[in-house]
Amino acid sequence: MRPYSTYDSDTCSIARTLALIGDRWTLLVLRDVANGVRRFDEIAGHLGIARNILSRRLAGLAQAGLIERTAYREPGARERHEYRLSGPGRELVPILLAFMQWGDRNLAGPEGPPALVRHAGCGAPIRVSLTCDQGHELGERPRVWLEPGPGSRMRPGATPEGHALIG
Amino acid sequence: MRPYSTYDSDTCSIARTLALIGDRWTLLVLRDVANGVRRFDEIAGHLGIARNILSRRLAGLAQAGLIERTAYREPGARERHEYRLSGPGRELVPILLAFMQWGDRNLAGPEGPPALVRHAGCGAPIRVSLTCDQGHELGERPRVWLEPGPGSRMRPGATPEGHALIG
DNA sequence: CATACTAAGTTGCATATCGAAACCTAGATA
DNA sequence: TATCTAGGTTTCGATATGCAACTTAGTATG
Repeated sequence: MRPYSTYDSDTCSIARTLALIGDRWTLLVLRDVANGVRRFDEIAGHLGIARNILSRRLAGLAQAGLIERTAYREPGARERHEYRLSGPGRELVPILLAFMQWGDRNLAGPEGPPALVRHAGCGAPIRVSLTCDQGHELGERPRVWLEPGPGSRMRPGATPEGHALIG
Repeated sequence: MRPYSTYDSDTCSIARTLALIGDRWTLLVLRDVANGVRRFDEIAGHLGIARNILSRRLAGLAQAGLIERTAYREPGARERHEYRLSGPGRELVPILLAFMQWGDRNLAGPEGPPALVRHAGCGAPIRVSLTCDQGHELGERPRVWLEPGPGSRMRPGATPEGHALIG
């Protein structure tokens, strides 16, 4: 099998997703929106993000269809806007939780993790795990095998020969 | 329960992890290293990253203990270096796969995903899933509940009162 | 009615980070 | 002695980010 480096780096789903949400703030904005911090000033105050940057990020996320900007009006107040996760946006939750789980395990102090996630249905703690279609559960340091998929593309200018690919 | 925004944003495990690997390149560097692209020039060529930035990222990742820089020498060649994931680094694989899965589902073209991941043991495709301790499997758009953990911290200057927290 | 207040941005400018390309270094080879 | 190559480092211009002031439109206040 050809080495991974012969495949185009930008075609990768990781690269594509990072192009959308892979800057210093976007994932934190999504975290806040997911946690019910929905209004502009509230997000800005909580994150400490510059307002112009937040403005750009929210616009970008809305355009990408990850959040929805909706108007609402409380009685006796003027119309305001709030941001909520869209369907595809809610599918990002596993990414957020994967980050959280790694941080809990590797960066938390002796007091323990700063937050706990529970299943909204039953209240039990949640874990991110990798499972294969045969039902095997892979541990915390999984050994996986990567192979080119139908949408793979060669890197322009890559030499066509190569040796083994790992996992 | 207090709203999420009354808790310190930087204490969060997501924020802490992002501070380590949350820039435009680091996750791609880790992806390449995980996939056997181990040498400086090879990574630089594959990613199209500026060499000075790659140099900084590799140094940072090594200092953080996520990758290991080891010298090796092929017979009749001079000593060289290569980078490999460390133990904690391998624990980042679920993050990479969560990104990949989201991109496969939301950004792939009609041809299909650019790559497939398989269990190194049995060869079956792998999925990232959320499961709770009672054995429930949460779907693609999970509903979860967040609550403060033992390591939580109030945001300096946050008002002590607040209403409901979502999930 | 005039004034002030607030949420939700926008604008202008200073600073920090990034990228491209040239340069550097040390060991192997000719 | 000169050359090649992997693995960087330096320099400098281009981008991105942060900060603070300004804008806008409804709402409340005197």
